[in-house]
Amino acid sequence: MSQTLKAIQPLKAVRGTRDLLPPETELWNHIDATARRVFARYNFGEIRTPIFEDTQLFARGVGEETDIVSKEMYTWEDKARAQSEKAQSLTLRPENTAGVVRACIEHKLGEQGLLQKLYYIGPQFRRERPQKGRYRQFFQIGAEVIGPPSAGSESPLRDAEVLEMLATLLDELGITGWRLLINSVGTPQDRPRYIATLRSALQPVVGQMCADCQRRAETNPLRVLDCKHPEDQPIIATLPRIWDSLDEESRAHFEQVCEALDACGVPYEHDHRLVRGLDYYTRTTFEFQHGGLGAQNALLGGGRYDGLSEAIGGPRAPGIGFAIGEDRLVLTLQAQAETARADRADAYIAPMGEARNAMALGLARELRAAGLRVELGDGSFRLKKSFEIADKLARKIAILGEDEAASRILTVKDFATGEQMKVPWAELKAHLLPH
RNA sequence: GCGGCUAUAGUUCAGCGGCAGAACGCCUGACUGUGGCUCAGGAUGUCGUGGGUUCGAUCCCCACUAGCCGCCCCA
Repeated sequence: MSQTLKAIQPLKAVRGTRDLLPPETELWNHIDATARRVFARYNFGEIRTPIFEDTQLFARGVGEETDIVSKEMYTWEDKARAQSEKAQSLTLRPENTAGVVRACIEHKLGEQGLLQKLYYIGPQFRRERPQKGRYRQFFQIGAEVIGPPSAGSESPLRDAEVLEMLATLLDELGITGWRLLINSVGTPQDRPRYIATLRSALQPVVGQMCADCQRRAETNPLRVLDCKHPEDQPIIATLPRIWDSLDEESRAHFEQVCEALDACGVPYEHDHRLVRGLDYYTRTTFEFQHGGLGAQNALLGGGRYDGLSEAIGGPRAPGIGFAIGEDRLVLTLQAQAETARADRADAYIAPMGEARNAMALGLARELRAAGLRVELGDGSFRLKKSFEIADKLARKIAILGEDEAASRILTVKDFATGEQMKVPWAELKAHLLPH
């Protein structure tokens, strides 16, 4: 038998997915915990919806024509297992709002007449070209406020409260330099009217614009507003604004959102160009931006979706929500943290000689039971090696050699001060506590 | 999905059609139970994968894969 010379090709995480490893996972947990804490103060409860749903939910909810639905979904035909069962088209959720609204309808959550305030944390899936801050499996932290109009779900106060909560969350996470952009896209009737107005306004001037804009003017005129070419800016400034296509009610609604934000001191900018969004957005749309994320400068986005519930077969249940790109939050925080100083264990126990191993485990068990974070070495290590490892992992080293085992008085050295002392076994717990 | 750039040691990156390199990290010793600083020594590796050109390819060419940047779109 001849050996196969070619090594087996190791499998890798699939494109656009990745492993999150320590110590980065600690940051993720910190973000999750902070979000949960803040949401709890605003009386939100957690919802966990399935990671895959009937494809129809997204087709009807998010919109058949959106890029997400038309080309970015992971969809498959679930096999029928029995004669009576028919194959069903399923899709990994590309976003979570539709799932939450579906759950609200399914469990008749709105029918107690109360506002539903729900948050979620979890993976979403879109088959896009991966980039920094853009992955095929990515994580969103989101929340929705939804309910019957009688519960006040349409009130601009809800919009403002959600935005104020987000400002609080970003501040508590220590994100500095964020910008809040808000706008109103009006009712489902306003937007097509505006697009028509925009098209005719572009007609005479589009010839002087960049090649991208000439293409956009045909395919998606709203995108012209986002053009970054400096030469195009004077022209863009002259284009009609969606504000002028809004009805009186939508304008009043928006003005009340701004008023409430002013009252609580949340800074924002009314960005007339923020007209993007999924099909279900109505009235308020918003985005928190942060530099340093390249083309993916949106840290989170959201808006009002007054017609979504009805679009997927539910009762009238206006709502507002947002989704935070957790991957982007992590990138931002990592860029901000100059020295992400890995925190150390409280103690490293260095048994001297394998005969001391058993006793060392007993000591570690005792200290860990007291809540201390303990790294346990090995008796086969030379003391020098123990020191080298301990200096990387722990604040202090506790040496358990023959003398120490006999006298039950350990040698403890503090790496920060270089101070070394003898500490009786019984006093170790107190001695090793971080101060 | 389209366009561009990139892929070499654990990491960050040099390099050249003919022996595979640096820094940091790692290992050993100076120092029998004392880390950090210093000094001496040592090991790094299918040069992303597959094919082609060539006497010879890590280098040139093609394809694929992955990452990054931009487009599209979005968190």
